[in-house]
Amino acid sequence: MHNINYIRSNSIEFDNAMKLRGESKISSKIIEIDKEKRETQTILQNLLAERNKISKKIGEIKSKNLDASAEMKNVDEIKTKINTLKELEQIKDNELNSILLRLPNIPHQSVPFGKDENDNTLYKEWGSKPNFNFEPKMHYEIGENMGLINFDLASKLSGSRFVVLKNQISKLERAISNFMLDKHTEENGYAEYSLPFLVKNESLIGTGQLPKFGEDLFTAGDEHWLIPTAEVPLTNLVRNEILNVNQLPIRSTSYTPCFRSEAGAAGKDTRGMLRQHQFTKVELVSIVEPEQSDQELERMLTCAESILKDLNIHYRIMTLCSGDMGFSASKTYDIEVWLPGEGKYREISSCSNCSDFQARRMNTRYKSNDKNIFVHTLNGSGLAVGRTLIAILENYQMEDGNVKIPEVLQKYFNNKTLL
RNA sequence: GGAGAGAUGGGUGAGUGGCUUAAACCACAGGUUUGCUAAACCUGCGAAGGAAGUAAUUCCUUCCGAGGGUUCGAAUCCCUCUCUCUCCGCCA
Repeated sequence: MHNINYIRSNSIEFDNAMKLRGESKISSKIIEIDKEKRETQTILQNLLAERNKISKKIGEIKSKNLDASAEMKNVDEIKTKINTLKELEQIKDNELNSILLRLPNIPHQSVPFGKDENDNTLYKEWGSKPNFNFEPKMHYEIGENMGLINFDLASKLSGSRFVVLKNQISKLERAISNFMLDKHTEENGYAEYSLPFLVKNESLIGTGQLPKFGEDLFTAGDEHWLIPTAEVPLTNLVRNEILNVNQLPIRSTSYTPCFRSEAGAAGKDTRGMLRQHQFTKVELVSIVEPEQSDQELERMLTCAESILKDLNIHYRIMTLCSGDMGFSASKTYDIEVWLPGEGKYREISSCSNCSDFQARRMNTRYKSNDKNIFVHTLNGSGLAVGRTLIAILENYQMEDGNVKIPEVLQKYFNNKTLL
């Protein structure tokens, strides 16, 4: 959500920022509606003040047992006007909100301009592509050959874009999530949460999925949605709060399933478990003071990276261009992991600084020197567990079809070294 | 799922139609006093928005869980909903 005062006094900059994100010029319309709303408000408030005065007078007259019928008639006329103006104000307010709630965040000045993923720029790289003295397989070939990844069974249960994991690979998923949570809670300073996987509208409006992107989500009944990421419940923990400055920064993490209908992605990555309706993820969320959010994004990125470093898997980090960023983000880094079987880099984490965009939607502020200031929110995957599993299978595969267990995960397997 | 009781500022909590401009206490901030700490005393202290002004500031409106309604006037009365607590039932 955008600051209407900012739009009012920086309309050109605002239009330029929206243009970077593929939106059309809209500030003049916003300003016009806002002006009409405020004019309505002023008249309305004057009438309310008048009504209050007369009502008070009526009280005084009546307490003396005198006749107040003239005043009552007067107030009756004012009331009619008040009702009309109230409706008008409501209409203008709704109009304004429905526009503002659908406009994406303003890109950070360091974000490269671009249209789509081809314009993302390389930020940094770690490690190097591993060499195989055989033809490395895709993750699903490895898993299916072992009899531990099964898409047919999943489709019997639930249709396409689901997977059934078994025995050692199922256990690998569990080990990965434990490893990530242990790392983030014990070394990276995040507090662990277990959270609801069903949330209501307000939460999704808070983080920006609604009202615009409902078709990417699954619903559960009339009042709940399945979370597309733990970002939603983790960030909304502070919805409608005025925090104390000494509570900040808040760093929290949670391991949850994520549900995405991915309506727009039909036909993309249909093979394997790369793009599923349901997957698990360890999410990182930070709530910080505005001045801290730039450096907090770097910190968060480092925390996400630390997982891949410990797993010793090659990756690169891309700075997303203005046209490829998510709705709520002002700046996003994608960590892309190297998948030898596929021969491609694939997104395994996305770390975003949402500046005060979500905070305005959620109404989350902190008190500093007696002023209430909107916090900045950040979120990042730390990491997507399913895709980490894919990366391990493909990077740790052996010629005989088995897979080595990364050293840091061996303790979750009674120190075994092979799956 | 059934029956009952609740929801008031950062916290506790008073307020059952106009005397509330939401009391009081606690917490918090500033000050006074005392040799320091502590204590005592004084002062200040919710949020959102609008109007005027260069500004400090002043005036006004709204908000007592949410949304409707009654009334000249609602924290207070009525309706709907949400949540919390207690008891019962069911259940992992």
